[in-house]
Amino acid sequence: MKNTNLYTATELGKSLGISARTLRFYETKKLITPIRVGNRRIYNYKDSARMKLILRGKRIGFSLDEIKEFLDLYDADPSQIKQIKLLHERVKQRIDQLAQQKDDIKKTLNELNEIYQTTTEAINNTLIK
Amino acid sequence: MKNTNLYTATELGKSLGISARTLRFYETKKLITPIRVGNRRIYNYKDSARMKLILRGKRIGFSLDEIKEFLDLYDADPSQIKQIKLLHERVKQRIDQLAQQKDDIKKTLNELNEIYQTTTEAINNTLIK
DNA sequence: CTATAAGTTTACGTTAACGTCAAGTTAAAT
DNA sequence: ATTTAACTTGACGTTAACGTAAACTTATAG
Repeated sequence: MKNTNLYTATELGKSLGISARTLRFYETKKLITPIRVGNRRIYNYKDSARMKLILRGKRIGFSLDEIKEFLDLYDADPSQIKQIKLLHERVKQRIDQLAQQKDDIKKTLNELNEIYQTTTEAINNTLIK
Repeated sequence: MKNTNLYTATELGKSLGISARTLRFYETKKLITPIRVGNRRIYNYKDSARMKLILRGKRIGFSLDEIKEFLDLYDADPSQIKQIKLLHERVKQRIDQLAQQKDDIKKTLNELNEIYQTTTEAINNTLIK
């Protein structure tokens, strides 16, 4: 370990809970661009921070393409105004989506609970007989 | 219209809000087996009822494979005991899954709302300047 | 100095539920 | 008897996010 701030793909992957393959995949998608030493990838602190942002994006349900959009703006626009506005808008959309999903789940749970009760009764009846 | 209880694939599809392709697909998956007149598919009342069951299964989030499992037991077991028990179990699992999902969504919404607020403030600040 | 662990590229595989042609057959309408 | 509308069977295409295997190259430990 020459420098704790530098990681190989496997190392960074481990520290983030993802595979090295995922890191390479994100590279082909141009989400991250680690430097090379020879042909080996070396990730630094910034790469790690960027990956954490990416994973946060995934956690809250954005696709890699959407995440790339945010990052591209972030990279291109130092003032970050455009980036923030896009993020703002997409976050709003996602909130609405999830509210809808939540509602769908609620309805589905009602339907499922009904079925569950029906089957519970049916099973009890066969036991009594 | 010789008989209102008999449908062609397109007709049944329309009445169910799905495509004829979907009906054919379900047939290859052995979920339904309409009779043939010549080589044309003809769906009767029972097929229609079965399709409604299938669509209900989909609505509450079961895969076609799971639905097939239910239907196969239903077809094989006139007493329906096994079928009901399997359904009972799977419905329970699905309920747990959805409860988990609901929780995930709640957490995600919290995170999103935080981001939303941050971006809202950032945008307001740039406007004031 | 060499065995081996680790990293690299390339490319096909996976999963679910259909969509979308293409090419041929048949039924119904004129 | 045609034209045309509907239906049929293949069979490949789609989408997302990687997994996995093969065939090499390079570092590093001993």
